[in-house]
Amino acid sequence: MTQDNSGLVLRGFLPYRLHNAAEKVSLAFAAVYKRQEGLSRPEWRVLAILAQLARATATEIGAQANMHKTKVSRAVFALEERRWLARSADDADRRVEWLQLTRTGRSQFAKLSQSARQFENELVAALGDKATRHLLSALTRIEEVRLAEQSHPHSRAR
Amino acid sequence: MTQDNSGLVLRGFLPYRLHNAAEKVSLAFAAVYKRQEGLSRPEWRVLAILAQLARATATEIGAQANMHKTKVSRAVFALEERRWLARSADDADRRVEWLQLTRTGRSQFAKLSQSARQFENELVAALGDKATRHLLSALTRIEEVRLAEQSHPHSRAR
DNA sequence: CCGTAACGGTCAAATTTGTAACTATCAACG
DNA sequence: CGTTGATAGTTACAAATTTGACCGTTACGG
Repeated sequence: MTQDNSGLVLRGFLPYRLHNAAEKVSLAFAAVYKRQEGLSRPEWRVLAILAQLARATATEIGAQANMHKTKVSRAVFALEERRWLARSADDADRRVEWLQLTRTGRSQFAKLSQSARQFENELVAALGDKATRHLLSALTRIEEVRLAEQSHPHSRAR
Repeated sequence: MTQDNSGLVLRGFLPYRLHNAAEKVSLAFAAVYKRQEGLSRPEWRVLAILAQLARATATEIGAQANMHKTKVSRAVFALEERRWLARSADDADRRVEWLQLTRTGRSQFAKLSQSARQFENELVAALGDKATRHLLSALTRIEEVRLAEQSHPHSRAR
């Protein structure tokens, strides 16, 4: 019944280490698109998601990126000002606005994609092929896992 | 010179996937200590770091946790109010304040450690032993890696 | 149809966070 | 010693984020 070893050792705590690693990588990459185009994180996210989907609503983007809807709203506004994306109305449902990248937006994303790939390549090179494969398969597992009591702050819990 | 495949495929982009996975895990775990003790993220971080070190200055904590010094300052204040930590002066240098957990703080951390370990066990169980080992070794690699042009927003760059 | 509930989106207030200035202390050097 | 520059930490103000209410629609059961 000793209490001695009941203190968690943080250095080995998986969520802690995962968080630190992700933050390190995210910050380094954020520096890339910030320096290159002055994009904020939410703006980059919306841009990237929208580039995948070609056409989406703000709600869809929020769901994919796990971003609060007001954050999406603002990022969309910012990208619209740059003329990187445009809105259009839905014929059937007048509540929804379809978003899609403009020609400019697509070409800017393509340009950033170059840097992104370069960044990723450097990372992969540093990790090594084997570690990278293992990491990717572990990430896939995590994506699939159903964690207890998620209680998401961003998206309404249904 | 076709522009077609120059668009990054986000689903396979390592920094993106790493970030998503870490956020998913972090959020789920944050729900645990928030529900159990009403701790905020920075508070949990300071508590956990301090539990590792037994005694530390605010600056040290900030460096370890990669937290801005004002964030640390506030979290320390909050934990002090709970009587989970106490300050004491340094004899030699009167600028520094040593922080350490009180008896209460230690026992609260021990209690939270239980939940933390349980959470981690569930995660590891879901991932499987092999994937977990691989993940840990990949994380070690990332921790060691030197990423180009870090440009940290939190800590002064030396 | 009509009333109620739900949805997409925006806006404003409240909370959280970062920036920069400030206090107090110390260290180095002439 | 006195001046200059650095360090530890807090605080005031500004920027970003979240929360909650809101408007205009649409869906649907009575």
